[in-house]
Order: sequence, then structure tokens, then C-alpha cells
Amino acid sequence: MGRRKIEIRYIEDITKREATYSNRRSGILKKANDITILCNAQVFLIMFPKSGKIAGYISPSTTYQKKTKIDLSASDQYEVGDEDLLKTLQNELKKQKEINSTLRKEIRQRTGQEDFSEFSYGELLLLEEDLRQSLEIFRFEEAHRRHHAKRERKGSHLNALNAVPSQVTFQLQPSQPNLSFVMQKEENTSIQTDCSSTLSTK
Amino acid sequence: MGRRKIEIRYIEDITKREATYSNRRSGILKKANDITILCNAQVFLIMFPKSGKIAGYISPSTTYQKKTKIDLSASDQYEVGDEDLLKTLQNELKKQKEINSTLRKEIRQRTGQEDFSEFSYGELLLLEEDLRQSLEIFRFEEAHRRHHAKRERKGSHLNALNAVPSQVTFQLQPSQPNLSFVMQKEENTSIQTDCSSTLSTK
DNA sequence: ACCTATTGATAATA
DNA sequence: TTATTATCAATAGGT
Repeated sequence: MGRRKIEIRYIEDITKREATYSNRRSGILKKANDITILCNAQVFLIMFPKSGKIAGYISPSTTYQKKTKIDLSASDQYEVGDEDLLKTLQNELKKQKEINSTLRKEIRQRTGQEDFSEFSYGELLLLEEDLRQSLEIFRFEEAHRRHHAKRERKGSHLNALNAVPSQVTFQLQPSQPNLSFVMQKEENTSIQTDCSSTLSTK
Repeated sequence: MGRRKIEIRYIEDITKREATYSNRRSGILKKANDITILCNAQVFLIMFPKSGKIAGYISPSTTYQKKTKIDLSASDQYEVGDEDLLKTLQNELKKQKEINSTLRKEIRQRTGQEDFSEFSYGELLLLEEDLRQSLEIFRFEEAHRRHHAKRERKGSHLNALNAVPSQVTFQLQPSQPNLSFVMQKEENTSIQTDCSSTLSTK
């Protein structure tokens, strides 16, 4: 796909390597978005280059509308005395507030798909949470399958998922068996955890 | 990229949609592998189509040798004397995290793209761990399925894949779509797609 | 970053 | 699903 054909092997020259990474990163992100739209797939992608920008893609939630805005202007100042622990917590809180500020700013500024201002820290917390939750689903799915064995009629299988624990709701396609899902927490903080993964094939 | 140009919009026809998903999934997986090799990037990718195989890719881990599990919610687990203040802070922190989550979802909803430029090392490790664990789950699924396999449907491609080291194809409940997972290694590369590996433990 | 000549991905078809 | 192949899209090398 270029002026010349290149072998798929590590690019020694850092300049070329980073240029290639930049180009291909864009390409993969585009394709992740394409397949999300074309096939209604939930995609989760993260790329960590040895040098260059880390980039990722997560399919936009389709149930966003259900989310209820929460008060973004929360939080007052707390004054504490001496405890190191308290200081630790205060620092953590402060950090979180800064993250909030950054995120809000980001939302305001963002128009199209460009411009990646700083996020940091809290980002991963959320990402990590999403992943953990998705794993819970898989695990549940797994456990369920083992218990209900062999071939089960789609209906029961899917319905059983809805009986899952706590604040999580699974929504599965009635006619089209699948593993796509939506997770929602309490109404006011509905969260969708869409993760998808990709693997190579040829 | 085909006989005709197509718009990037949801494909209504399920047959076409699944064909497209299949094709593009392969393409993305290949690119994930390509960029991994070309740029020495660590890539994590998971795709959940509404119908079709779930697929994922994780770059062979070559440099994340030592992995230290970090408790991201450590600050929430401290135990202290009494402190209503402490609880207040903890609650506040929790609230802030929820706000972060909401903000992130909003950004995600708008662009689907994220910036991960300031992740801490430990956070990255956590991410990797989660992804690898999810892959392990699928592996287990597959092992379980095979063990109790009655009759395998025509699995020409499956058999072909299984014949190659590092290539694994998971296909669960043949008559009930989904939960299948495909892992495949590029034939022309000597990269090890060993996702079973182990993570961590400090 | 931006250009394009080329290669690579893939939509339609069988 | 796999194979084929006409086309379109991604991108390697260069500016």
C-alpha cells in the first residue's frame, strides 16, 4: 500500500518507524470505527508503541441517551488536620478533581475527532473498570454455560444472564445470539461497558 | 476497497454484514499484528460484533517482564480510627471517580477515540492483565468445548488453524452464534502469539 | 503535515 | 466459509 512494498518486520530506523506507526495507527483507528458502524460491533483497542503516542479506540456507546447527567459541579473543599492518610486521600481527591476539570475542558473543546488534549490518570481507572466489568460478564457467561451444559435453547440461556448479580444489566439480542452487551449501573450513572477485541486472522 | 465503494453505515442485510465483519475482522487483526511487528508496539484489541465471532488480538509480550499488581482502589480501603472526615473524603473521591467516568463516557460517545498518553506503568500492566485474562477465559472455553465436543461441524478452517502453532480458533456452540474467538498468527512472521502467559504477580 | 504511486484490503461473486 | 478478482482505500517514500 505504498510506493514500495515493505516486509513486515521491525523497522530499525526510528524516523521511519514512527512515521509508519503514525500512518498505520490512523488506519487502524479508522478501521475500528468503520467496523463499529458497518457491523454494529463494539470495539476496544489500545496501542502502545515503544516510541510514539499511545492511542486507543472504544466504540461509542449506543445507549448513551439513557444516561442521566450527574452534577458536574460537585465537590467542595475539605480541610483536614494532620493524618497522612487523610493527606493521601486529599491528594487523590484533588487529583480526581483536576481530572474532572481536564475532562470537562476536553469535552468543550472537542468538535471532530482530532485534538487529544490531556487526560491522564483517571482515564485508565475508567478503562480498567470497563475491562474488569467485561471480564465479569465473560466469567459469568462461562460459569453459566458449564452449569447449564450442552445445547440449550437460546431463550433460556440468554434470560439466565439477566438474572445476574447486582447493578448490572445485560441486554442481548433476542434473535441474534451474541455476546454483545450493555452494562448499566444505577440509573443516574448508567455506564456502558463496551469492549471488543480483535485478533488476527488472515 | 472492493468491487464497489460502500458507505460507512450500518449494513442492514445480515448476510452482507457478517461477510463484511468477517473480512474486516481479518483485516484489522492483520494490521494489529503488522503494527506490532513493524513498530514494536503492544496492541490490545477486542471486537464484539452483534453477530459473528468475537475476536481479539494481543501482541506477544516481550518487554513487560515484571508485572506488579497495583491496587487502584487502595485509597478506598484504608482503615482508620474513626474519622467521619475520612469517610467523607472517601465518598467524595468515589463520587469524583464516578464523575470522571461519566465525563469519559461522554467523550467516548462523541468521538470513540481516546488518548492514553499519561498512563502509569502499573496501570498499563493492569490493562494488559485484564486483557490477557479475558483471552484465557476464551481459551478455557475452547478447551471445555472440545473436551465435550460431540461432533464438530465442518471445521476446515478451524482444523487448518489448529494445525499451526500459536494459532487458535475458538468456536463455541456452533448452532448458537457467538462466543467464538479466533487467534491467529501471521504465517510469515516468527512472532509468538502466546497469550496464555502469565501475568503477574509481583 | 501533505502528496501520490503503489500495494494492500475488500465487496461482490461463485 | 473459502477463493477469486475488480476496485477502492491505505500507505511508503518523498516534499
